[in-house]
Amino acid sequence: MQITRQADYALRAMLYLARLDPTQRAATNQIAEAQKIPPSFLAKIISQLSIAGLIHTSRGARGGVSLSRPAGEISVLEVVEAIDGPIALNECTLDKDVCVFGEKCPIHDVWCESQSDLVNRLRTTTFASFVA
Amino acid sequence: MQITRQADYALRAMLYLARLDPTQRAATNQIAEAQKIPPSFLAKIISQLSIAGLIHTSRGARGGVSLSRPAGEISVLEVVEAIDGPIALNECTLDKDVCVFGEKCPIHDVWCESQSDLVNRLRTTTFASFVA
DNA sequence: ACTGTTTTTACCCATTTTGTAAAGAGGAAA
DNA sequence: TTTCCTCTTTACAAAATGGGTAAAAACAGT
Repeated sequence: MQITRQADYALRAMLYLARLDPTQRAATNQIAEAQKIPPSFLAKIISQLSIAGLIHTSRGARGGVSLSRPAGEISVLEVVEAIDGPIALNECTLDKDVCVFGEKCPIHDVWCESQSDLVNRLRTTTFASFVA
Repeated sequence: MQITRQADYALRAMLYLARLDPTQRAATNQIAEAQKIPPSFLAKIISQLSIAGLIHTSRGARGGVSLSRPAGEISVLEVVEAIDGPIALNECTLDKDVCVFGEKCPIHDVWCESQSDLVNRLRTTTFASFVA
């Protein structure tokens, strides 16, 4: 029922970057130390965030990582889903066909509505609100 | 990020019982067949629900399982937590001490509020609403 | 006693999660 | 061009979780 540690690490890394001057880059190891994340573990997470298009990376001396968009245009949802995949509170909320009872299941709706609320909140929460 | 299959099975079993005449008992195997749950797996779940005080069980011939309270007094939350333990969207929502940043983490609040909403919804949803 | 039921126990196996370590690839600067 | 410095990729592994099976044991009614 929890997001993974990886997703939490990703959020913390993004938070670190959001608080930086937008023109600045940070090395992965620098983030790892500041946020107490296992460096080698964070490296893989950074890679995923890069693939998802949430950050820009540049290699070599003076290289590093930075947000690919303004903090106000990056939501918590995007980061979590980039790492953990789509948010689902129950199996049936992603794929209705899985449920034996199809449309007739009254419990289904509870999960759908709860999930919808959760997702909406995460989607409307951007990293801009964390900087201030 | 999902409830476990076990919790889902527990909900379906409770739903089955809620739809029964309150004086009636159902055998575990009967529930298992109706709700397409592996019988031996359901047995363990039923046992947990009994320990949690959500159902009454009686052994022996003509024995079976029934709700220990009116359906209107049993919430979805109770059932889920009886099986999966306390609902937590992130590690830090249960135990603040886990977080390296303590109170200063802005992301913490997002999870706490989301979780609070979710828990409230599940707490106020009872099985009575499923019977009708 | 017998039968039907819950209860408990002991496994098993696949997947996911959380990491570690090291080799590789690619820029920047000297 | 050489040498750092950084991300990237790959391989591995230990531990936890999830989902399930099977069978013996305990118990209650007929």
